[in-house]
Amino acid sequence: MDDQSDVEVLGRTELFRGAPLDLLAEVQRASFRKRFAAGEAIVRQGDPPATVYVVVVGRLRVTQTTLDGQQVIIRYLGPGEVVGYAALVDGDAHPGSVIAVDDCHLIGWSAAVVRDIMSRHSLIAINVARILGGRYLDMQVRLRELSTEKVERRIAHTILRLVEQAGRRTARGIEIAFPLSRQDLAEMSGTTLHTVSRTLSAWEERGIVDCGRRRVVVAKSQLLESIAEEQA
Amino acid sequence: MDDQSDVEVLGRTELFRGAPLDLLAEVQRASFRKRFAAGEAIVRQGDPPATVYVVVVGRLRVTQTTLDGQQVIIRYLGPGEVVGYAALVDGDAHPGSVIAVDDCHLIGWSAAVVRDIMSRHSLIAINVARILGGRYLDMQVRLRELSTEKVERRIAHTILRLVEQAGRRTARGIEIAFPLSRQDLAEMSGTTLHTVSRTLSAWEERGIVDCGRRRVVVAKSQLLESIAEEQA
DNA sequence: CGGACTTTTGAAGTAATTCAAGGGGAGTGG
DNA sequence: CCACTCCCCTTGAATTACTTCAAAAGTCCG
Repeated sequence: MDDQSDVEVLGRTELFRGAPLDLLAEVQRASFRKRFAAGEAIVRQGDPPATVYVVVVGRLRVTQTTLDGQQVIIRYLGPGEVVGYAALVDGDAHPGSVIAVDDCHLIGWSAAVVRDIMSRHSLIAINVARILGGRYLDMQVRLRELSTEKVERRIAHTILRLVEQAGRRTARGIEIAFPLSRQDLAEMSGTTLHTVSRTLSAWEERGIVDCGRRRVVVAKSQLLESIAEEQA
Repeated sequence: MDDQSDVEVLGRTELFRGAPLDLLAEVQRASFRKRFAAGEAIVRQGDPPATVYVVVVGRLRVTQTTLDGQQVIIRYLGPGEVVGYAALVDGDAHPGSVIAVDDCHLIGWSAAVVRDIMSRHSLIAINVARILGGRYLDMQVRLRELSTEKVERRIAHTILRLVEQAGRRTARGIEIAFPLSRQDLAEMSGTTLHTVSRTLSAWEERGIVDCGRRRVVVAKSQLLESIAEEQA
C-alpha cells in the first residue's frame, strides 16, 4: 500500500526494469492505483488510448472482436506486464479490449506522462521497444502454428504456453492459475469449443490432463509436449 | 550514390524519421551500403542478429520455417522499412529469414552502433517502438482473420493488403508490384496453392482479377473488398 | 528447343465445423 | 437446505470446406 513498496514493484515491471531509483520515484509520484473486479473492462476496443497501466496483481485477457461478434484472444497479461500499449506508440484507438479475468490491481498513468518519460529517458523507450518486439515475436509463432498445424497440436501448444505463463504446481499436476473455459481455449487456438471439448476429453482418458469447469490441470506435460511436436 | 542523398533517404525511413540533420549525418557516416540480388538471403532464421538494415530500393520477404520445412510468410518489406529488428531489441536469434524478392539496395549498420544510437537518442528508440507496435498490430489483424475467416475472405484480405503496400496503377487495374506466386499467396493466407489457384480462377472469371505467372492485377477492387467483408 | 518452374483442374478423402440435444456444477433465492 | 436457474460442458450425427493426390498444360529462361 505504501509508496516505497510501489517503487519496488515498478522496478520489476517490464516497462520500468533497469530504471534508477530517482526515476522510479518520479514515476511513482505520477501514478495512480486502480482495482478492477473479475469481468470488468479495463480497455475497450476502439476507444482512444488515454491511459497506460502495469499489472500488479491479477490476470487480464486481451481480445479482438470482429464486426459480426466473433472473438479472438490475443493474449493474457499478468503481473509486471503493460496494459494499453497503443498509448505508448500514439495509436489512435485501442486495437482490442482488455478484461479482468481475476480481481486485478493495476498502477496507471496518463498516456502523456508516460510518453514524456519515454522521450526523456531512452531506457524506457527501449523497454517499450523490447516489450513490443517480444509480443510481435509471440504473434509470429502463433501465426505459424495457426497456418501449419492441425487443431490438436494447436490446442496442445496453447495449453503449454499458458502453463509457461501461469502454471502452478499442485498435487495432480501443473494447474493453469486462472479460470479458463473451453470457449477461451477455442478462441486462442482458432477452433470451436466443441473441438476443444472433444480433444480434452480424449486427453483426459489418456491421463494427460485433468479438467473441470473452467479449470485445466496438466498431469503429463511430456506427453502433451510430444503431441505439440508430432509431425503429420 | 553520394553521401548527401543517403542522408535524405535516411530521413525518410521509419527508423530515422524526425531525426535532426546532424544525427542523420552521423548515422550516415556509420553506415554501409549493400546490394542483394533477387533470391539472395539477407538474414537467415536462427542466425545471431549482428546487422540492421533499412531498405532503399526493392522488396523483401520475411518467412518463418517449421522443423518439417513448411513455410509461412510473416510479411513483405519495402523502401523505408527496417530489416533485422531482432538486433534492435537484443534478441539472441533471428526469428525468421529475409529473402530479396527483387534486386535490393540496403543501408546497414552493425547492431552495436544502432543500439548505441538508440540509447543516446530516445527519438530513435521511440521510432523502434512505433515500428514494432505497428508490426504487432498487423499481426493481431492477421491472427484474427486466420482464426475467424474462411479461405476466400482470407485470400481477399491478403491481396488487398498487398495492394495497399505495393499497388501500382496500370491500364488493367492495380498491379502488385513484385513477383508473387500462388504458393506465396497460400503461405500468407494459411492455405494451399491449389486453393489459391482455384479461387483466383473463379475471380478471374468474374473479372475481379487478372493474373499471370507470379503476377496479380486487381481489376475490380470494390468487388474484392466486398468479398473480404462479406459475412458467413 | 529443352527443361524447370508455375499453374490449372478433376476426383477422392477427411478433419473439423455445424447442428442438435442433453447433462452437470455453482451459485442464488426462497 | 433444497430447488431453481444459468452457465458451461459433453457427445452424437450430419455436413462441408478444404486438403491431398494425381496428372497435365503453360510459361519462361538459358
